[in-house]
Amino acid sequence: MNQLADRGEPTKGRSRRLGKNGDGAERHEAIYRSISDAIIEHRLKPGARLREDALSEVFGVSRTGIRKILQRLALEQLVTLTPRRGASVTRPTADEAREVFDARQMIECGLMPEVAKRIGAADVQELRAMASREREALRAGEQSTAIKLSAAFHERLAELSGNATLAAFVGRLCSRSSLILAVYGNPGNLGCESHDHDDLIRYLEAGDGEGAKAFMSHHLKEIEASLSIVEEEAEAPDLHSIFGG
Amino acid sequence: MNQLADRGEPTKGRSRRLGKNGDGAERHEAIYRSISDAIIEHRLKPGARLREDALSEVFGVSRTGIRKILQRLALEQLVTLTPRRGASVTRPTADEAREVFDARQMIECGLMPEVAKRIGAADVQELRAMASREREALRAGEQSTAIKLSAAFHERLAELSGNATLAAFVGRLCSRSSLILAVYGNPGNLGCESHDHDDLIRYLEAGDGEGAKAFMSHHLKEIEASLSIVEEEAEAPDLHSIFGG
DNA sequence: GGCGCCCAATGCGTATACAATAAGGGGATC
DNA sequence: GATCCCCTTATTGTATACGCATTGGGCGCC
Repeated sequence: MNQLADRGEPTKGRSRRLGKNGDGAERHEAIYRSISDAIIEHRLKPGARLREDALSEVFGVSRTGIRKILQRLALEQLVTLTPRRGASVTRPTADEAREVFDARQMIECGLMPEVAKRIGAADVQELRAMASREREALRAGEQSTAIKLSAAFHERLAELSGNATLAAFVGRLCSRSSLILAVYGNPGNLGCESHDHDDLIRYLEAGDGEGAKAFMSHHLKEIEASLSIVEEEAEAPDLHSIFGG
Repeated sequence: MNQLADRGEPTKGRSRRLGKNGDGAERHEAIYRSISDAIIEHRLKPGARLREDALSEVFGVSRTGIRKILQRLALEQLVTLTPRRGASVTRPTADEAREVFDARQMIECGLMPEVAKRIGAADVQELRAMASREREALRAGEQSTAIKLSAAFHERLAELSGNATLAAFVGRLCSRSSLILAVYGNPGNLGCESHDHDDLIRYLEAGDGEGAKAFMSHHLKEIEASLSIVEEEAEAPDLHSIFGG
């Protein structure tokens, strides 16, 4: 039946010739990144609903593929999947925010000595370039880009430790941090000061693992301190706790 | 269609007549646990293939649901999804094994001081019970059960820190550790000595966070030392590296 | 006039059908 | 007799169709 539709008209004018398996995986990966980036860059704000139909139409794949991607995002806690209500961008709670920063404190700081040991000249160059691009984005007022670059910087740093497992954890924590910034951040204050990352690189370049560790700890504490982490309780006022029900 | 198969065999209570959405989620969760447990208990060994058809028949749900579960397991790195070859139980590499233990070293040890601070009498009781069951299983020669209980102990311990995010990480690391034991473990040596966990509980009960941390570090090092972490290279002899091609 | 119930529509959950690919076996040829 | 190629088969990837729950609005009743 759809052999007919196959040649003439993709019906929805949706892209072309999909159904091809070969590039299906890449396509899905690209879609995943699109959505993930949009969330991290705050172009999709916490609470935003992500309807499967709409996404499938936008990206030109069927709901099946979208669902797969949405599930992956849900497992990374970037989107929340409520049983019959569909997907929406996760709105982190205050508790989660604290947990994420405690976790970053432990893992990222713990990784610094190893990074300081392993870092090479090429790595230093790369990190400097990333920090530079980040500073540029900040100066240009492109908050979205700056946020993404900052997360990428922290993630790349973790990768330099040589432990891919922990680096993956850090990556997830950074993504979630971006979400947390969107909810609890104050406008104009991005968390990561632009010079901080450069200072950090200097410690690492000098092989000063303990210095880098201490600096990272301070850096993360500053980011966390710049937030206003208070429960907003906008949509689900807990009547039980209010009236002692 | 599948009503036919319906009468024959309740198998696990009521299997079919799904399509009911309400309990679908629970059912999927149960299936997920079944497979996950089977892997952790080494009833499914690394490298074992997990065909979608077979699983869908066994559990009485369609391939759609199985795929979802398989993807979740893949994201947790318990199964490996190769593009056109389907799913199989992950066979961790030696590098991954080292990474996992390094990660556990960092996170689990780092959590001990907080756990020692927060632990209560009821928690101590619960942990002792778990350790006791574990010892029993070991004595009865039920390796599968002992492995699962040991992982559960470490995971519960992490939960007591109050940081659910890090606890989830630890849970994933423990699951992967179980896989690592299956590949690199020596028979008869289970890794976790039976008395170790009891000793650890004593440190925590006494509020000695640093002591618990040091003990945990030693404990993990012993487990890692009991393994024979060498690449096996069974199925893909790298001819290039052998012949210098 | 307000409150509660019912109906319709939207959108997710599941199953099934179809297409494509990779692997393995058999046959033919050199 | 061995090797290479093609064909068959088994298994995944994707799309679509159908069913059900939930939600929002309209209507009737109190």
